[in-house]
Amino acid sequence: MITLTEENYIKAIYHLGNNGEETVNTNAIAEVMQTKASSVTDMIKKLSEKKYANYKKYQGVTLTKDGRFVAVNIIRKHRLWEVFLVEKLNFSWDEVHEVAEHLEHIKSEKLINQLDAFLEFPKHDPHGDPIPDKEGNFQHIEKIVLAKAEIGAVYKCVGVDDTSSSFLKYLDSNNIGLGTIIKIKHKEPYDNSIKIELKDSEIVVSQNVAKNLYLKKV
Amino acid sequence: MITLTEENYIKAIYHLGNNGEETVNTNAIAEVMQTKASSVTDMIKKLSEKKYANYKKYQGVTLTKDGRFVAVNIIRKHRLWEVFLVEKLNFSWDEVHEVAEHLEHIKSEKLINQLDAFLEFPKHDPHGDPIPDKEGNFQHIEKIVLAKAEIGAVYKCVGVDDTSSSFLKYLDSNNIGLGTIIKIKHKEPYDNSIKIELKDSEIVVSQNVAKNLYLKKV
DNA sequence: AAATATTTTTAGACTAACCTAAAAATATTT
DNA sequence: AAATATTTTTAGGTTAGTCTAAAAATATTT
Repeated sequence: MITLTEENYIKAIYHLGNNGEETVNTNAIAEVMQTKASSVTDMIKKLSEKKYANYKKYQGVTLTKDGRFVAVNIIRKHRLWEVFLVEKLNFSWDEVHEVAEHLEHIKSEKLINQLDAFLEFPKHDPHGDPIPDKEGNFQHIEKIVLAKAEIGAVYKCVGVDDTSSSFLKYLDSNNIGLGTIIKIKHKEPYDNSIKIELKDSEIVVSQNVAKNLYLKKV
Repeated sequence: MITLTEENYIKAIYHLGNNGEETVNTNAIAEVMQTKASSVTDMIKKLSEKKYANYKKYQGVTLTKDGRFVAVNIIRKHRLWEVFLVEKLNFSWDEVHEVAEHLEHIKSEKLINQLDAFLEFPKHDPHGDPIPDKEGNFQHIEKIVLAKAEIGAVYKCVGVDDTSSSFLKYLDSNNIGLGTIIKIKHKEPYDNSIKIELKDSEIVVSQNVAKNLYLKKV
C-alpha cells in the first residue's frame, strides 16, 4: 500500500524533475512539501525501498517507472476533478486547485474512469494542462509564452502559469480564456508590452501578463 | 483540526448510539472500528478533551452537540456522494458505500453545497436514507420493516437495513428497488415468509428478506 | 588547493494511532 | 454475598512522519 504522504512526495518529485525526467535535490522537495530536508531524506529512502525512486546518497533522486506511473495517475485524477469542479459544480478556474489536491487521492479505478466518461473524456484541465488517459499517456502540446510570440502570427490561448485569482479575473474581464484566438500586432521594446488582436478588439497587455499566458500556434 | 480517524470514530459513535442519542460502550466501537478496546479508550479520551464526546470512565460515551454536528455533516457528505455515484457515474447501489467512505472526508463547504445543488437537493440516498441539509436537519420518515406490514395493505419500498452486495443483488433480480410499490398478500406463520404482489408478478420472500426491507404506507 | 559555504545525512526525540498484557472496575452466576 | 466472567482502563511499546542539532559530503570562493 502507498500512503497519502508517499503519493504527495512522488508527485512533487515528478513535477520538480520536469515530468520525471531530471534528478531532483532534497532541498527543492523540502520547499514544495513545506517540510525539512531531514524529513525528505527519510522519505526518499522509503520510496527507494519501495521501488518508486532511485536514490544515491548526496546525489539527488529520480523516479522509477513505477514512480512515474503513480505520479501520472495522481495527475490524471487531479485534472479530471478540476474539470468536474469547473464544468459541473460552477467553480471558477482559480478555486479548483485546493479541493482537487484532496480528491486526487481517492483510490477507485471505477470512480475515475466513470468520471472521465461522464466528463466526455476531456483532453485538458481548466488551466490548459493535458489529462493523461487510463494508460498514463498524454500529448505534450508545445506551448510558448506570449512574451516570446512572433509578430504577425496567430495563436490559441492554451494555459496560464500564474493561477492566482487576480490574474484569472483579469483575463476573464478582457475576454481571454482557453481557446481564445489572438494575433500578435506589436511588441513595444520600451516596456515589453504587447498589442494583441482579439475577435472584436485590440488590447495592449503588460509584460507581466505576457509572461504568464501560454499560447500554441494555429 | 479534526483528523480523519477522529471523524470515523465520531461517525461510529453516532450510528451505534442510535443517531447520537444513546450511550455507547467501548467494545462495540472497537468492533465496528476493527480495532482493540484499548485503542478506543485512548481515542474517546481525546474526543472528550476536544469536546466532541462526554466520557466517564467505565460508563461509556455519548456525543456532545459539536460531536453530533460533525457526525451529521459526514453523513450528509456520504449520502450526497452516494447519490452522485449512482445517478451520474452509473454505480449500482451496492458499489457506492466503499468509495463514499473516502469521499465523505473531503473538507470543502463549497464542494458539498454545489454538489447538493448539482444533484437538485436530493432528500434520500440510493438506499433510502435521508440526507441532512446544510444546517444538519433531516426528516425522519416513519418506515416499517416488511416483516411487520399488514396483510392487504399497499406500501412503497423506501430503504434497506442490510446493504450487503448479495442482498441488494437479490432485490435487483426480483425487480425490487426504491420506490417499488408492493401489496402484502399473505404471511405464512410456519416460516414467517411473506407473499407479496409486485407490478407484474407475485413472489414469496423469506423472513430474512422481510426483516431487511423497509416500507412506507401509501 | 585551501578555506568557506551550502547541501545532505545521521542521530535522537516527538506525536498520533495503534498494539499486547496486566490491572481495575463492573456485571453476572452461583 | 462470594466467586466468576466480562468489560474497560492503564502501562509500556511500535510505526509513520515529523522535528532539531550536529556531522559529513559536496560545491564555491578566494
